[in-house]
Amino acid sequence: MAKTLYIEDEKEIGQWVTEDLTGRGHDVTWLTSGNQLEQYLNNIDLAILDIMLPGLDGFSIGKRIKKANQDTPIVMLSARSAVEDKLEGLSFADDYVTKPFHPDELAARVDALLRRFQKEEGILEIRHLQIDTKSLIIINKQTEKEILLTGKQYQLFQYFLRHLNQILTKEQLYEGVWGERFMEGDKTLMVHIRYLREKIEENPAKPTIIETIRGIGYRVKK
Amino acid sequence: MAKTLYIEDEKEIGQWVTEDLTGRGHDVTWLTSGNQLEQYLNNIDLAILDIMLPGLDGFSIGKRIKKANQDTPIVMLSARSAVEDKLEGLSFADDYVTKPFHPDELAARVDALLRRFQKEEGILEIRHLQIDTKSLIIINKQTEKEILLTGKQYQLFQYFLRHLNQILTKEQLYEGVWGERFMEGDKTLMVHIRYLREKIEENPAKPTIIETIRGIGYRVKK
DNA sequence: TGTATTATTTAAATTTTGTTTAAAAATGAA
DNA sequence: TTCATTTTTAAACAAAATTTAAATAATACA
Repeated sequence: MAKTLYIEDEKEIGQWVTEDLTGRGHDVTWLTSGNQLEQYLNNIDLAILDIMLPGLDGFSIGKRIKKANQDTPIVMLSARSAVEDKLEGLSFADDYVTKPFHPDELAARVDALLRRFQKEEGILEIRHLQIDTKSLIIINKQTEKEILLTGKQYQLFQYFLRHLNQILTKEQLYEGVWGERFMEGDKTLMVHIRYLREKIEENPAKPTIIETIRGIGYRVKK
Repeated sequence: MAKTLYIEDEKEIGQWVTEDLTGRGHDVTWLTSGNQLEQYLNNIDLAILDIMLPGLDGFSIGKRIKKANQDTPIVMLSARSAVEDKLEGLSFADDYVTKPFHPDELAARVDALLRRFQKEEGILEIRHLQIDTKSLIIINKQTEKEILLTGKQYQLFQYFLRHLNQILTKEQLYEGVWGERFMEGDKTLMVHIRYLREKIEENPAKPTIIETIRGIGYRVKK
C-alpha cells in the first residue's frame, strides 16, 4: 500500500481527495501545511502538493522532499493560470494536475507515477534472505521457508529496506515507524529490533543483517 | 534537530515563540539579552534576534555571530517602521520578520533559511577520507574500509567538519560537543581526540587530519 | 640546556548504552 | 467475551564507550 503525503489547505478539497485516494487503496496522510513536514519526510512513497499554501509554499516543500529522497515522485496541484505562470519553478515535479480536476484523473496520474518510480521492483537478496519487494514475501533461502513478521516488525524492516545502506538514528527509526516523538532512553525500538533479529538473522546473538551502530542507531546493508 | 538561539527581551513574545518553535521540532535557547552570547556562539545552527534589546542591540549581536561563523543564518525581528528606518544596517542578516507576525510565517522563514544554509549534504573528501554527510558513512579510500565511530567521536568529528579550516579552542570544542562548561585542565577532550585520531589518521602519532594548535586547540583543514 | 608547560598515551574505573528475558497490557479474531 | 497474539514495559545482565588518573613525551622559553 503506497504511502502518500498530501498537502492541501482547502479543507473541502482535501477531504474529498483524501477519501477518494484512500478508497482506491492508498494510505494517505493529509496535512494542511508543510509545518510538520520533517516527521514524514523519510517515510513516504509519493507526495501530492498544492502550490498555494500558508507558510511554506508547495515549491519549497517539493524541493525539500526531493532533497531528502530523490526517488519520491511528486505531483503538484494548482489552478491552471498559476501553473503556466511558474512552469519553470516546477522543474523538480514529476507531474502536475490543474484544478479543478476529476478524481479519476488524479488517481490515474498517481498510479502511473508509482509504477514509473517503483523501487527496483522484484527480488532483493540480502545475505540468506530473499525479499520480494512487491508482494512483501520474505524467504529464508537456507531453510526455503517463508518468514512471517508481525505488523511492527514489517514496518520496521520496510523502513530499513527503504533506506538501505544508510545509518539510521534511533530517532529516525522510531519517528519513521511509530510516527511519534522519540523519548531519550526508551527501549521499545530495541526490543522490536531484538524480535526482528530473532526471525531474520542466522544467529540473532551475532547479527549480520541489522547492524548496531552504537550511540547512534542501526543499519541494514545490501 | 536545529539548534536555534533566540534573543528577545519581551517575556510574553519570547515564551510564545520559544514554545511554538520547540513544538515544531527545534531546539530553542531563549535569552533575554546578549550578555551570555559568547558561550553559545559556536554551537548554534541559526539565530533569531530582536533588534531592540537592553544592553547589546540586535545589530551588534548579529554581527558578532557572523564574525564567529559566517555560515550561521540570522533572522531579525522588529517593528515594521524600525526595519524601514535601518534597512542598511541589516546587511548581515539573512531574513527579517516584522512584528506582529504569525508563528507560521516565522517558522516557514526559519525552515527556508536552514535549508538554504545547509552545509553541502553529500560527499566531502579530506586526505584519504571520504565522508558522506547524509548517510553518516566514512570510508578510508586507501583500505576501502568503512570507519565506524562511537557516539562522542561522531559528534566531535562533525563539529570539526562544520567548522572546517577554523582553529577551534578547547573551550569551543568541549562546549560545542558536550554542551557543558569546559574546566581548565580537563583532559577528557584530548583523550577523545586521541581515540578519534586512532581511527581516522594514517599514522595517529603524526596526525595530518586533526592538527594540534598548541596552547589553543585543534583544527581540521580541507 | 634545563625547567615548566602542555599534549599524548595507556590503563583502570565508571557510566552509559544495548541485549535479553519475562511479564503486563493492548489488540484483534473467533 | 475469551483466547491467542502482538506490543509495550520493566528489570537484570552484558558489552562497550566515556571519563578519570597517572605516566610519558614534546615543546616553548628563560
